[in-house]
Amino acid sequence: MRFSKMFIPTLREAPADAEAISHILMLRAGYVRQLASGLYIFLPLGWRVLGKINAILKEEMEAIGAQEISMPILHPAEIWQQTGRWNAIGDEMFRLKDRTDRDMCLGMTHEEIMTWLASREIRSYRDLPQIWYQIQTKLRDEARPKSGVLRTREFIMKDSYSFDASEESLEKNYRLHADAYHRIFERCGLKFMMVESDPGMMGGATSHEFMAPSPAGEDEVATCGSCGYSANVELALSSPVKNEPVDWALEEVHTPEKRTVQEVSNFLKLQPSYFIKSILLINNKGPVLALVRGDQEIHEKKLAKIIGDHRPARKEEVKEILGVEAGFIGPVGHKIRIVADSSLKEGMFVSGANKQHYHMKGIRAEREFSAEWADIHIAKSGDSCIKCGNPLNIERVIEIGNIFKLGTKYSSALKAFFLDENGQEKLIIMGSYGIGPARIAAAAIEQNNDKDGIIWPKSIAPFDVELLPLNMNDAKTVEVAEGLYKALKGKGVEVLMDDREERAGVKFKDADLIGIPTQIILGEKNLKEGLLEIKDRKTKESVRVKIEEAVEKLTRA
RNA sequence: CGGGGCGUAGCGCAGCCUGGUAGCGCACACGGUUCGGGACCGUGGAGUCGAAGGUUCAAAUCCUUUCGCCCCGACCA
Repeated sequence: MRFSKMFIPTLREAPADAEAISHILMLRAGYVRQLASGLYIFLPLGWRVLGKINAILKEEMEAIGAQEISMPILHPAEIWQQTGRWNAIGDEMFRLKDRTDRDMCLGMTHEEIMTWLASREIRSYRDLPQIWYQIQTKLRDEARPKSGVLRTREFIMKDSYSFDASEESLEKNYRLHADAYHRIFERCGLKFMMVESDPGMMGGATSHEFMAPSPAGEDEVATCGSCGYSANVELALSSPVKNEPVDWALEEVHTPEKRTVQEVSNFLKLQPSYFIKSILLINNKGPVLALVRGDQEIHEKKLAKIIGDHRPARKEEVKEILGVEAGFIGPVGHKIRIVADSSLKEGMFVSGANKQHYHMKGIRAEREFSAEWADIHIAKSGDSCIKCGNPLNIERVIEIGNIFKLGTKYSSALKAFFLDENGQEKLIIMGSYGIGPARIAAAAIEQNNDKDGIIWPKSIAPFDVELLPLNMNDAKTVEVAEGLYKALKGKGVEVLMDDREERAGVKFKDADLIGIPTQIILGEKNLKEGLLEIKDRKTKESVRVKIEEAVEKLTRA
């Protein structure tokens, strides 16, 4: 491709509303443009990158026997009503009516439609297993689109769905996908990890996410360097570092106007980890007192699994229910339901005395109070791994893929049955598996860039090499450039030739910005000696080679 | 949805507080010089100052409403 013929609108300055590195670089290097919040146009270079990624996705999906199909993105409401998600999902679903006033929606995912197809077409165990996949647009009215193409309202997703006759068979498809995903992300040149995740609204029991470490990510994962435990912080378990044992007599201590853990901790000169943080919550059955250690935060999702939907109690409610203002509440002497973090089981603690301006010191679990025990705190860096005890590390990550065992949630709702060997009607067992190509691209940039621009992994770069004839007014330069361009293309190398009448500096700057992994630099002086330069975008190292040897050298690597 | 910020030329910004002819840099067009890391000189084109309403002799500037975009949080198949 000739640079002069390709639309590559590079920017010297970044638009002010871009913050994430990948966003800034995609805009500056002319890969994307924003249409509106969460809506992006992929320009020629950007679209080529997505094409590269999609080609890898297709190869690896076909390799595990998945078959590509294409589903509509406009869906009738009925099917979503049958699975209950029409109501379960709120504003995130784009809804509309057709001209006959029929409710419709834009597909945010395709479990419903895939299952609908399976329910009509799959009759026998002989038809199973199946894996169907597509690379298709999804629409979600995101509450907050952000970070360029990392979180958008319209995006392309590779989504596949497995249909099996048994749990064992599902397990096999799940493994096949996990393995394929590993190969895909490896081929795309990403640093990534597979972690346990919360299936959430998807239903089903098991799910994993594929995460690319990057400060631009929205999720956090806890990983253990020694045993390999890794999980999304949404469900990661951990045990905090234990306190030095103490032996206090049970006593009330005067703590005037000291309400927060930090205030009391400073006042009594005791680490926050010696405190019990008590928070009064209200669920549909009434008040619940939740307890975590003073240095921990309550994990709302973990807690919700135990006590259901809840909200914090209002100030008046705290007084009414516990008889004391919020700063001095503690677990001792109440009859209400108490859920406590397991880390409070051992040791002695300080907590509110349920008496204005007093705290109680020397509290021991199952002596001064009893509770339902569970892990309800947010895992943090330095906590101990629950499997091996070594310290956990918490990292920010970009979610680039996920895999779910769905079970029969969708097949039962949509009556997707098959007849087994014994003529028995059974529900199809399903799995669903997603990958976001644009997120792969953004994660690749987040993980591979320098002050000059993008450094693409070879596998997903828009071109293999960029040819830089520095002076287009020099006959020799043009002749060699054209020759190389043809020769390389003839060998199947994808080459972008910067044939613009631009100064050398501009070409260098744009080449670095765009980030094609290899640059071939044609300068007059070198050409006179029969040489050219091959330069590596990542290392900035260049070697001078004979013109005749260039093609061979480039195609060998 | 809650909190914060910003809308002035394609991009980055100044001007707004204290109302009085809309500016700078880059980009763009033309001419000339230059030509291996975003050149220089000269000339030129380009703006409903996000929108609507109000105050005023006069509004980019003050007031009200509204729309859009970004960031933090909530939410997130």
